[in-house]
Amino acid sequence: MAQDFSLPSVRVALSPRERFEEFLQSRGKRTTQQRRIIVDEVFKRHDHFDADDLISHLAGVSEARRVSRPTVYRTLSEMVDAGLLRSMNLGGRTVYEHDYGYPQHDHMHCQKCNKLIEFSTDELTKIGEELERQYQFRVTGHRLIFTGLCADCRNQKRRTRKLDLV
Amino acid sequence: MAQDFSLPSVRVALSPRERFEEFLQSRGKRTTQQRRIIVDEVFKRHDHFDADDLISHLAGVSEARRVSRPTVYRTLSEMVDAGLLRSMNLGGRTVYEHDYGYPQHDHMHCQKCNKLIEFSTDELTKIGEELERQYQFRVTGHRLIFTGLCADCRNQKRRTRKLDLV
DNA sequence: ATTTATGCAAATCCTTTGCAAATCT
DNA sequence: AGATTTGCAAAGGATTTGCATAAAT
Repeated sequence: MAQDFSLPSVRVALSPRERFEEFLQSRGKRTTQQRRIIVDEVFKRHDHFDADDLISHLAGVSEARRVSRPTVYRTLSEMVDAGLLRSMNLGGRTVYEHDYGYPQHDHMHCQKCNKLIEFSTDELTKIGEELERQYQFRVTGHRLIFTGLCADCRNQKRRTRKLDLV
Repeated sequence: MAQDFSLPSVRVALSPRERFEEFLQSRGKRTTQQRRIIVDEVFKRHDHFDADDLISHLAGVSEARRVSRPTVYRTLSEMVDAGLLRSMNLGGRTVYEHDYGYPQHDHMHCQKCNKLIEFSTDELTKIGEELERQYQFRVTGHRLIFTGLCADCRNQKRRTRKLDLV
């Protein structure tokens, strides 16, 4: 086979859990049962979730000792600080998604079914650079969400009487 | 003079207050003292504000009869429905800005001083169209915020010891 | 042995609601 | 008059905090 063109290996060298433990150490924080459980569970699937989703999920994880609500909140923040998660605010609640080892992307948010769909574009980088030039604004990140109706919901709508638009 | 090439006159024909009253009527709602006061005060200056900002501002407006907190919240929602205001969520609180008669734009948010700076680009429209094509996602709007440091804060930072970065 | 984390309960923050009294049309 | 609004107080929902106890280094 061809040469190893793997991506910069730093990026995925450590598992999320290892990366988190490294972060914790660097801050003099401790590696606890519950922090371990949370990182592991969060990185088992690539979903968008909020604190409550995670809490009810953990309730179903038998080998997991009871993890309290405050601890979930506290750990989620730490994971954001650690660069493992990104958070965004959707209608009052904070929604999280993987950041570590996951490519930069933006979202479409379906207002009907509440689904979040990811997409990518490099336009945003260009716009950001332009802003740095024009406004001397140091861009550290961005959040872009298109709102509207996803393909599924558009179809459902079409099948429905027009009356409920009001 | 040349022919009347004015923009669609609907757009700025009515003052915010008139536009709001029109909206209220169309919904069988009433034009009350407090709704009048709120529209007027909100459209006196072009600022970004949240419910609390407005409430404390109103407290200083003598000719304004006392307007209660719930009424402010209720009216702000109505103004969003009426297309007079846009709302966005910034760190847990809802921030409002003029929408009616105001050009489409996006924001930079300084994480240090919390300032919101507006900018415009037509790239977003293009991206939106591309999404409709590729994902059959019906775009009804978007929210784009670049986060980072504004020019002012970058300067301050430079003048400060590095220690407070922690 | 120390120090940091956890869980509990209670507190906070922002926003919304129920309802009787006040205000519009 | 008759309906919608208001203000008040209280409720709500998400997230955070104080503190004694449990767990990590």
